Amino acid sequence: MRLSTKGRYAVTAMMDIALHEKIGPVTLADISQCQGISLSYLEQLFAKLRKGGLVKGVRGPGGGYRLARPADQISVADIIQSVDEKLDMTQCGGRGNCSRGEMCLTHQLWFELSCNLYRFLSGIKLDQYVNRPDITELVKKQDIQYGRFINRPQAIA
Amino acid sequence: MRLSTKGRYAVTAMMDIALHEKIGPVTLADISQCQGISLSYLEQLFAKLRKGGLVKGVRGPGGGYRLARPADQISVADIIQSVDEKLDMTQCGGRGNCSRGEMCLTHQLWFELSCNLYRFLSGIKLDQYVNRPDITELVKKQDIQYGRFINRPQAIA
DNA sequence: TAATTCCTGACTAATTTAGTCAGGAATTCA
DNA sequence: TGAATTCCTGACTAAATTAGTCAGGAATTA
Repeated sequence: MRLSTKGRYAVTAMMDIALHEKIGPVTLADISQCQGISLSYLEQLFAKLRKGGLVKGVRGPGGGYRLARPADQISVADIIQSVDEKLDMTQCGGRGNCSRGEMCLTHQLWFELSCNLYRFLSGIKLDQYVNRPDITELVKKQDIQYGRFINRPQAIA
Repeated sequence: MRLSTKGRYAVTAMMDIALHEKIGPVTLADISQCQGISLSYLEQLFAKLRKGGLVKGVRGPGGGYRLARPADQISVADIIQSVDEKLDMTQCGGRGNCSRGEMCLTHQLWFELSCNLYRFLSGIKLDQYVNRPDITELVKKQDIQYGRFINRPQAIA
């Protein structure tokens, strides 16, 4: 398993979209600017998130990305697996042939760790963080700072 | 955080030493052969494990490596941190300045994940696995297969 | 039709992982 | 003593991954 900025970027971007779900689609350009992630890199990540069925793109002016399903049905594990491939900690992919066909000395250990990690991350859905006051406060501050959604009718309503 | 084969190799090697503690020091050459890890790479890892105070080297014929303290006082977290540097999942090292000095949208999430992971891994001491019948069985099979310790007096006793 | 935004693919730079190689230092044992 | 053994060090290399650039096309809206 690896948790690099790649997975973190993806989760941050998804969180940004989830937090603005009511306003409408969120552009990658906005995410890029507010969260400090390279636009082209975001496009790579979103290609995977789209293939993973987590987001839907809306083209044209006023377009952007939306969640493909409700925020309470998207877990952090879903997101990381979409871009990072796997949360598995064993080197054999759980097959148990890590040491010349046999199980290696630490197979059980990594297997148990993987289960623990997966349980934790798949238990966290986007909506949990979306509903936290500390997070919504943070995003509100960001939106003002970067003048986001000032020309969107939904943002006023 | 990253858990690559680097960390896995280190834990596997430490486990190997712990499992043979009663016989005596274990050479890197033996670990290399039995666990299928490059000798020179092991030497790099053990330089870190030594600096981390987890093992002690014994030079000369009959030498090798021993645990620097009892197996029930060495956790998997200790080992990974020695070679892999950190179990922290935040990109800011817990400082909370991940997004231009401010906390990023997902800071809390990674922070909580780090705590969870650390709690899990520091709870697992080497002796837990050393005392498991499935592991001792595995290592006994390995020892026979590779003809280990056949010329060591302690191995007979 | 022009602007906006997604979307694709090929390319590049930096970092990390995994490993090689050469040689020296301490220790044991014959 | 001296040869074998093993740790120990540092410099170097190859492959993979991450993070990012660039150029351009496709769909949609106004």
